[in-house]
Amino acid sequence: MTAAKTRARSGGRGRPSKATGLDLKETILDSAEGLFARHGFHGVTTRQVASEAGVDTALIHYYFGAKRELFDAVFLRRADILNQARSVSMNAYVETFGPRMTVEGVITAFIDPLLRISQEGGGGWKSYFALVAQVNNTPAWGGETMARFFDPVVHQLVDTLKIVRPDAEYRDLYWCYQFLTGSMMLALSETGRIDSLSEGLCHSSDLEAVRARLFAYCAAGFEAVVARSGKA
Amino acid sequence: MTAAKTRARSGGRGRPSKATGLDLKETILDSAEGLFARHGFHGVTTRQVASEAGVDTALIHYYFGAKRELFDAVFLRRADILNQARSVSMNAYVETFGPRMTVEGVITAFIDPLLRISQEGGGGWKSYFALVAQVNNTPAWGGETMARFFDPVVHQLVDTLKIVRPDAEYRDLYWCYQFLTGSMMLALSETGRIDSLSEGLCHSSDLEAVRARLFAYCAAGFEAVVARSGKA
DNA sequence: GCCTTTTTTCACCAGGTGGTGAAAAGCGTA
DNA sequence: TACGCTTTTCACCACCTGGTGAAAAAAGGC
Repeated sequence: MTAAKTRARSGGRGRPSKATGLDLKETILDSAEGLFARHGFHGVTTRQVASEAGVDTALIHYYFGAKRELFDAVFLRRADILNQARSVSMNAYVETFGPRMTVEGVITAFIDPLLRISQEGGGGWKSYFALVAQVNNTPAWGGETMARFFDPVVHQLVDTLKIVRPDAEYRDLYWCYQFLTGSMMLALSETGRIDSLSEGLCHSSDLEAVRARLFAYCAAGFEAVVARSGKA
Repeated sequence: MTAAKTRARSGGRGRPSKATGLDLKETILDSAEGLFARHGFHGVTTRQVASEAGVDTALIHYYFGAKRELFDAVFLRRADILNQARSVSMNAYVETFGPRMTVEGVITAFIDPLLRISQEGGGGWKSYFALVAQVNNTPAWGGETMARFFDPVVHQLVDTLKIVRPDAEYRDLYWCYQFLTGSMMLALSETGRIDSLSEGLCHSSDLEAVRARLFAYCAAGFEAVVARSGKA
């Protein structure tokens, strides 16, 4: 705990490039990220993380404290980048299209940053998305964790959708988001199930195929729910 | 807790009718199911299962062997019932409506049995669905497990949809199923996230609200994907 | 009653768990 | 060089893990 507090050390100095200090911290986070994504929080031991990072077990506690704090550090590292990318994307869409916004446009602005990052951001991001998908489906502490990190940008999505369809009820918007996030996270986590299910016809790593379908799918579903609610 | 209470009732001081043999086996499965659903495979110890079932640890190994075999037994117990219910539902729909089938009708026949079972089938089913949702999002061995237990009925869905929309490409059908199952499992697992996200406006336990929206949502999404593919 | 089989308990193991404290190794600065 | 600070290693702990073998208790057939 005292060790964890020292993480806010003077970080401005220019250092020679050796695998030490902050570099090692990132290495630990990378290993933890991959392992947590594959096996879940309880399926990974600090010793496994240390071993894969090429580091002593005690060093993990020195940098991060308890195991759960390490997990949170993994989760937090990319959450900010993610939230900012989505927020920027949605704001840009709103400013560019103004009154000509569409439901599919808003949803695209919300989802596409994640697809782009997963495709271009390096291998760590794929692990990260698999991790988030798992947390998203964990009843015990998943909901709370997701809320803590991702609620604001979701509210931004819902509010923007409300602008596009002012007659839509918030209840419907929230349920549609629930459906959307289930599809989106499963697609991003690339579990490989669609590969065997489709007998090689589809590949879960083919995010271009996801892009070509998911936006239209969610948008049409959203419109249908709103229309049905307005009619009933 | 519940299990221990039941056992105390049937095994009271003077009563010869005690929960034994197969009853006890079911009790263990119930406890394991709830715990696995909440904390995942690695988040549960055999001792926790034994404790909640009011049973000695060794008895679990006596009945089920290794921990993983216990998990598979939990998974298998309800899978058959589930698959049969869905298969019957879809066959009935096909026979009743014949050429007048709709996409929304097929999807309803596929999903609604799960909603009904979750609503009417007792508390164990909710745990079970949470468990399946978690496995569905587990990269390491989730895809394989899901395929082993649930692939046939999914192929039945896809084939039936192909009858309704003969021009649809299988690629699209499989991707739409992927989206559908992500939404469906998240809704069925009742993580409670929508409750806090919507600030009390929605409740994840409100499966009637899911029923009123999910079928239309998925059907419209499906139609949009098929239409777009046919146009391009 | 007795004897056999199944079910349940108990004691226990070998190895692994998260975590700690102190010593050691770097390393910039004087 | 020596000093002070951070980073890394090492030995270690108390407890828990999945799992086992044998004894004890029921259950059942005769």
